[in-house]
Amino acid sequence: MTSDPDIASVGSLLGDGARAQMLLALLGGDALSAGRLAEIGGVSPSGATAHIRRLRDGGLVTCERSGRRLLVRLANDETAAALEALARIAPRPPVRTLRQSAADDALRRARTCYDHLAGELGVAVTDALVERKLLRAGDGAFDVPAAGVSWFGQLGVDVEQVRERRRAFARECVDWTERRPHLAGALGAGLADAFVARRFVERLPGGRALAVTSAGRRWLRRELALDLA
Amino acid sequence: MTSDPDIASVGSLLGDGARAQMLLALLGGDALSAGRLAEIGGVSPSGATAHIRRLRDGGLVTCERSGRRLLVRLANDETAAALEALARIAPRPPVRTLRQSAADDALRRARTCYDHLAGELGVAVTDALVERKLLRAGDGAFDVPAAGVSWFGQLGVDVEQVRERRRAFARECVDWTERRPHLAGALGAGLADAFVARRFVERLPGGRALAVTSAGRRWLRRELALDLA
DNA sequence: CAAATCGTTCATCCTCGACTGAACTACCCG
DNA sequence: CGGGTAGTTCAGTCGAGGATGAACGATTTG
Repeated sequence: MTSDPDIASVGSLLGDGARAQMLLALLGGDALSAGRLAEIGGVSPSGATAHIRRLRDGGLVTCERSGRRLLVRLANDETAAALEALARIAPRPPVRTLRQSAADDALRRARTCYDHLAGELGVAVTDALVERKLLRAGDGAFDVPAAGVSWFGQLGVDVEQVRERRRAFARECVDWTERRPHLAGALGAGLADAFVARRFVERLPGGRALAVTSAGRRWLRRELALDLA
Repeated sequence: MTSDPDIASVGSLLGDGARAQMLLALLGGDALSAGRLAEIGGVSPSGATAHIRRLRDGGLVTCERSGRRLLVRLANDETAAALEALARIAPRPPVRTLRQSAADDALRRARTCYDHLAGELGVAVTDALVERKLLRAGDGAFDVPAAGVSWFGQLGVDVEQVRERRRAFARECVDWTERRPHLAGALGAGLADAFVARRFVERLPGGRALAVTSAGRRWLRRELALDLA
């Protein structure tokens, strides 16, 4: 009757366990090699090739050659948003081990989502920025008032320059664990980069979880009056 | 390593063409019978039974018996949001016929999304309400100031009563065609109901597309200064 | 009660796609 | 230039799950 979007084709891409794990890993934000994705998905190199090609053809990831390596990354933040939306309604497998639940905690507290901050940290920072009127919320996107421009600038993020980029400037992304929006888009990516560059956060081994450093903790308290548990 | 949500199981549910069509139809908001879903999915009654059971087990739909009929509806608006998020990144099949493109136009202009208004109409109404400070945006949810409470009341929507309900009061839902947020949640459902009750919109045959009646057009212009194309 | 409608169960068939290993190509490095 | 690594192609196997019709159960209607 009507020409509906072809949800089934995307769904079948996500419906395979290996591909789903690959995509969740790519939600971490950085590009992963084909071999690494093979490990993550638990498949042979040849299998990984096939999966990556299907993901690429489906427009979920983009590939880039670096010498003999194939670097794969998530296509865009709409894809990331769709993954998070799906994660929100997906069944949560029971937590088994202590180590697992610790890893879960870390993930819930702070992580990267594609290329910006998410988890409690991402939501808290966004909320604080809005509260202090350094960011104006509304309409699924954010705007940056003058005070915000200088605040971001002080952190090393040139708002005007970020605004020039072709991708969405400052969109909302609804958090998978918190179910509340946080800053995404080019500005969210810039903020996350700055946090990493200044060593306010560092990546925990083996995933997209982040740890807030003590320097980060101090800075957040001083700058945004955020007291992280 | 970490206990990630089981995206693959949801994905495989959406990965089947018949189920995907059923779900898109259910995005219209009202409950559909098993037989109707069989038609929509293009499968035999027995096939529909199997599909519906899988969707129910996966938590995407809820079922309700009405005599010898089985009424199926979308489980909740998070599921609707996930479907829309997926639709946003899904490939759009090429429009073939004139009739199809007309149907597409109608869908883009105004439709129901689960149980609230979406499309240009949904976004425009939401924007107008925010602009007139009858609704306050921010943080993935909306709030209703005093002026809004009386405005909604005049329309026949009792905000305080709606607020009592267990489901989310007034969340944002990002539109699939417009890519902008519109009013969803219990309040969005109430608004849509009022629009239907007052015959401002009526459902077009065979889908979730809506037509704005001339009465609706007049009212929207008078009340919100909205001039629909 | 009989007939018709709506859905479910079951047994069976069959297709699609995921997986692998082996052979092959491309690239980096000593 | 050769050895090692990263990725790709291909052929062949295999299993999950989707499709179907026939028989049955439940419920409304005449």
